[in-house]
Amino acid sequence: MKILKPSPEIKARHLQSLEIFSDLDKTEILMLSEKASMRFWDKSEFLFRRDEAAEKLEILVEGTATVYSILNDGSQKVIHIVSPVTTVGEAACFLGRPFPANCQMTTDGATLCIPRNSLLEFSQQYPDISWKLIGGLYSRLREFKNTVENHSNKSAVSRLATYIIGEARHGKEFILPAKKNQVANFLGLRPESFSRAISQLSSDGAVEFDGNIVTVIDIHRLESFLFPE
Amino acid sequence: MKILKPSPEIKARHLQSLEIFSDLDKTEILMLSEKASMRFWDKSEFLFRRDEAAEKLEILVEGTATVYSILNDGSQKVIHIVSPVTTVGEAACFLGRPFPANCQMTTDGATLCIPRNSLLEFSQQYPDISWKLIGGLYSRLREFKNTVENHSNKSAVSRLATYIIGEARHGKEFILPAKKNQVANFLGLRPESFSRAISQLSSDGAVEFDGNIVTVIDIHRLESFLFPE
DNA sequence: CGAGGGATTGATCAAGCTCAACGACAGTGG
DNA sequence: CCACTGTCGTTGAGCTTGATCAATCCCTCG
Repeated sequence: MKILKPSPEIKARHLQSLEIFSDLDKTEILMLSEKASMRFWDKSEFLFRRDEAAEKLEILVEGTATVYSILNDGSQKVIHIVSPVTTVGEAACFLGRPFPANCQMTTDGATLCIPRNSLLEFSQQYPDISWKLIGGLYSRLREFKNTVENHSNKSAVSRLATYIIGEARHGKEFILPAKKNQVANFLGLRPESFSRAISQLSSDGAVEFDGNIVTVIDIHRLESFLFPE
Repeated sequence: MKILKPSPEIKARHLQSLEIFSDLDKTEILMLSEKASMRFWDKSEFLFRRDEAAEKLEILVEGTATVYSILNDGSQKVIHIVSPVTTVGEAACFLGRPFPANCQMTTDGATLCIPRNSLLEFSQQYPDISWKLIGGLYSRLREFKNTVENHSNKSAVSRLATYIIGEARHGKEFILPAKKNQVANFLGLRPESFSRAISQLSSDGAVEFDGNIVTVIDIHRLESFLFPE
């Protein structure tokens, strides 16, 4: 991991695209970005580990990362697949709690890093930041709710279908945000089952898989898989 | 559902026990409780329904309720089993979003009800309330994380074991917060499988089930079920 | 007493897991 | 340039687990 200090403008552009800072105007964003350093990560480095103190806020701006826990049988469970531009572990950072899970890069990438102190200063000056934080937490909560619901959708195919529909919301095509391996884990499936679910969906003409590129061919057919039986 | 206005003192006692209002002193709590009405519910009444506007904050003070979603196949998934004294749907209420799920009483019970306006007024006067809210959301998020992890613990017995260990944290004994039916659903199990898991754990001498009363007999034996195999 | 809901038990079935083998591909080093 | 290696994805075969279906039991309550 290397730390660099590129121009504030570059950093500001990333910060601007974050919902949580959307109430700050340009000069304020620039002030904040003064405090931010940019970090470049190699694949499989840890952004943070479980139980570490959350002394800074990392904002993923390039590459992908996964957030995962280690279960009691030693296996790992992918909780979240992170794509840019997103804050990671922001709640723990604001609250000063230790991180509840691990976060590891799955590709090379880069983050913006803001020290917790600067963050708290800013949120005191701009109380709306904490409302944005609440909003963000709330969406994350709803995501988790969806995950739980999806996991209790027993059929592997329907789990995959709901996932695809969710990801493809903005367009007919998207790129799997991680190795199929990881996506399978995120969906609570073994790689083999995931693979079979894929071939079922694509042999049915609902979607097309080309490597990590997923194309929705027939949305109605895809939706029909949501109803088991 | 009946609305009553008991003495502010009675209401205040309930409000006091909520983490979210723990920064308010007695006179402030009393002011808040002036705004609160007390509602008495019959079994299976709805505290709120999915997509309803969250115009008030309900605080369960007696009885139990479940929060659940309706899945696309028509079945229901229990997201949360609520016991007193707890706020329900507080995030939606603060943010003014519609409720993301249904909440229904599973017994007769009572709630304190605070209009959204009064709540927002108070949180403006006492900004720490929003930090408490964030803290509460954060714990809920961690709960969900645990649920997701638990659901990917494939074995029914280990799922039940982790649940029991979690519930019995404060003492060797606890009461199932709902019908076994509902608890099974919450754990992502069919009632039959749940029942079999129970008999496996109790025939192994790890726990004892007497109706809805669960007693942990041998914590180590119980923990040994966490490791599949 | 009978009715109805919940819980349990038994028998069968199917979906996904496991294990194993194989193919595709990238990176490495001779 | 070509073996060698390791990772990832796919495919096949058999097995295990929980779901399903059905019957029974046990309460509570009218």
